[in-house]
Amino acid sequence: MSASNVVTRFAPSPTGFLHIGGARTALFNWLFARHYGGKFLLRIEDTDKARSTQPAIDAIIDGMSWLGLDWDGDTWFQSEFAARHCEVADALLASGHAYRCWMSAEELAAARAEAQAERKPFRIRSPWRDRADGPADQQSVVRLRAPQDGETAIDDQVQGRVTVQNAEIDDFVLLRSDGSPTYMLAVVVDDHDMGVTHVIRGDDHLNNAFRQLAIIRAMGWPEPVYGHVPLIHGQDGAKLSKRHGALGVETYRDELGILPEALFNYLLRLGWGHGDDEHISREDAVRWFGLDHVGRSPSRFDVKKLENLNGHYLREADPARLAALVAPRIAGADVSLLTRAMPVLTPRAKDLNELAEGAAFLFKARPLDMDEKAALLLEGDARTLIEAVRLSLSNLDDWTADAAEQAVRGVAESEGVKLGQVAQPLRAALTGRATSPGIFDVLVLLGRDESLARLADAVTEKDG
RNA sequence: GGCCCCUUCGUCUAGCGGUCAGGACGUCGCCCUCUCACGGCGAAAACACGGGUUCGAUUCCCGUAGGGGUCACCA
Repeated sequence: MSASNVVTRFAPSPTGFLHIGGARTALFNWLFARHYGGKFLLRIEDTDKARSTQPAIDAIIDGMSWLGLDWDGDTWFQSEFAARHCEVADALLASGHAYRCWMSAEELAAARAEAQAERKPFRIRSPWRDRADGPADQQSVVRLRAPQDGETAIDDQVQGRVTVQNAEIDDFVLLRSDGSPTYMLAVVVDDHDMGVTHVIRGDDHLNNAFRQLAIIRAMGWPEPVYGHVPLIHGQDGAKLSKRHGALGVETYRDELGILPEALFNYLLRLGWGHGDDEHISREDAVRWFGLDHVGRSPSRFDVKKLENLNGHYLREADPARLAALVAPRIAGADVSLLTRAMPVLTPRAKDLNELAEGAAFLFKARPLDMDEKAALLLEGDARTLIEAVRLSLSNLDDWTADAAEQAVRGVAESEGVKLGQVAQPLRAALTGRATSPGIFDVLVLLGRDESLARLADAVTEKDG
């Protein structure tokens, strides 16, 4: 294919949020276009006015921006082209590729019921296909006069060659009785008018491709290349539901604390592979992506792997950026202190929430409240050790991790105990918890005054 | 039910006639170690089944089973 004129598009209907499946479809279209140096367009399919909402449109645009999926030109809105869709329907009518049908809903329902009763597949057979003498004054729909003989094959870039008997395709509706265009017509017209060369979408549209192709051929338009990507399923193999991942991408961002590069990488590797590569940068993704390596079977959504990937990117991320993202999740957080703490915080977190949890001790007010395990660590002769450490630390000239380590180790030695026996109570006194970053790092982050004060708190609490 | 598609460790995948079937997540063990992580090392773990084709099938073909998608005046 000639590289420069590739045009792909993402065409979501704004009836819900940008869920994980839609995000991946957008991603694949974006990657394909960028890989070939072509264009990636965004079209909002808002023809169903009753179900389309502005918040949904915002969520889609917001989600794509967050993932870094930039599209070329303005955003297209399908509803703006209804007149154009009708125009094409008229052309089809004029050329004999479409016809008016006066079948009523009741007639259709009866035919359907009959087919059901005979356990035969239902195909619409409109009596008006071969008649032109309908009651012109009554409402009618416009149907495509679809080919009835032979077969149609699509060389799908993902699914391979798929063949369907034309008899399977019935005379579907182009224009409803109120004159509005159906999705089937609108997609074809818009894709053509937008110059879309490659239609990459979920394989739930594979069957539609044959219907759409019938319109395209009737109009004599160039046929796009198709690539139908398998859907994403939940952990149990069933269709993705709210329970396991069919959430809006903003939920991953806001509630689960996922980084965009992590979701990008995860979605990319879901259904696509490049040798043994797991951590793939955006640049490499663009460089390597192609439809030929997209798998043909549905893949299951695995939160664990997403979390693992997120942890990886958390450790790679710029501390200041993370601090800014985490600060709103902690009461009284200080961004500059958070930034300094990041290097020792990120190895212990898989998402922004865990990062916030791990950083919380930095901003707690004295006297610290101890959690259960921390309280346990302060029992016995722990307070004696803490006091020894406090004294030793208070004599320190420079407040560095190395100096602190020397002091603490010195206490452990003179008290004849292992470092752990000192470090654990120290941790409890300093953080109120039984787990935290390395204790010397904690000392440095907290600073001399705060550290000594917290230690003093822990010691005096014994008496009180 | 008709039509279409799919099937490699639990999961995501590599493989494109001859491999000890590779990697990653997860799981388990060990190491590191002041806790928890990170990191390192190692282990268990897969070609759905049955026929062909072939000197040789995970790989090609046909069935079976299982899974998925789709059958609107919704998109």
